[in-house]
Amino acid sequence: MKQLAEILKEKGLKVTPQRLAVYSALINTNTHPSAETIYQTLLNDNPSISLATVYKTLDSFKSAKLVKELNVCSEHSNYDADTSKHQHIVCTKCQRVFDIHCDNSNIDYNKIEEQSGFKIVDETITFYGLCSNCQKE
Amino acid sequence: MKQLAEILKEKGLKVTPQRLAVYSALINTNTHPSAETIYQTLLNDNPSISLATVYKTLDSFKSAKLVKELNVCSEHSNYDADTSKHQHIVCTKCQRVFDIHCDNSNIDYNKIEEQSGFKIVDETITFYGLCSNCQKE
DNA sequence: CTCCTTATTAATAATTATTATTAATTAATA
DNA sequence: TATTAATTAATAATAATTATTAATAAGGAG
Repeated sequence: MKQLAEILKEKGLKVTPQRLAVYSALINTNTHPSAETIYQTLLNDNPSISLATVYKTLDSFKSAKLVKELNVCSEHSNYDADTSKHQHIVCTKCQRVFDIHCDNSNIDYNKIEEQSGFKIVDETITFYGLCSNCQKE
Repeated sequence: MKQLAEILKEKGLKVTPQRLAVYSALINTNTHPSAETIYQTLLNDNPSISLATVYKTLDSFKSAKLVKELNVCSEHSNYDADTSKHQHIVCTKCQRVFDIHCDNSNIDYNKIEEQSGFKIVDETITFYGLCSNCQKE
């Protein structure tokens, strides 16, 4: 748990029990939960935490580039504590979001920038389908 | 306008002025508007249309595979009347969404399915950046 | 072409996700 | 340890979307 506090400090964030709880909840799952899901998870050990605090904390983390907000479904945002470049796969039934790594080395950013006139700063690749659990039904 | 009615019929949708209006609004723009934006656009010619009707109509179109719902930002959904395979680029400032075509032929779906256990049914690739207009500021 | 059945619409209320407000509390530094 | 400023919990407020319902209109049967 010591390391987490260090990471927050390095990013200039004040260390609080709530922030440590949110960050460790994000780190200890591979399904990139929503704010509500994080909140429900934390309620066990931290019954006085507020949902608004979870949102505010996630927003702080986002500003500090400590987490990324994922727009993989229309109902809510999901959050990912792994900010390195990777992709996601989403189950259209249970809504869970998993990491994958796929080769996208042939994307020609210069060409896209030329054609669109944009200056590209980010990219997401997301696959949708049925997870192995949900296929069994 | 004749063709639009035909398209709706083919998809088993009852043809109404509201549906024709929503569909043609979607076809006559390349920025993949939100429900609210479509609603505002339609208000000119169709001052009695309801926002809830726009949502319901978009949902019918989605079920009929006539439009795709895009999850490119957390604030709202965007809608695309082009259901063929292509990609999008989103301006992080003005929030507009444009089409692009990028080569993603080296994505190995079988490999991703093997590694994840998923059965893939869809895929989105989205780039984020500043559009040429918004760069001038 | 008109009637009938049923789906669609407009108006509105309700819901869900998220953000703002504020007073009380807590973390970091002196 | 006291001070100060940021954070928190509680709650209200907002924005996007969905549900409800009574009125209306589309499309087929006669």
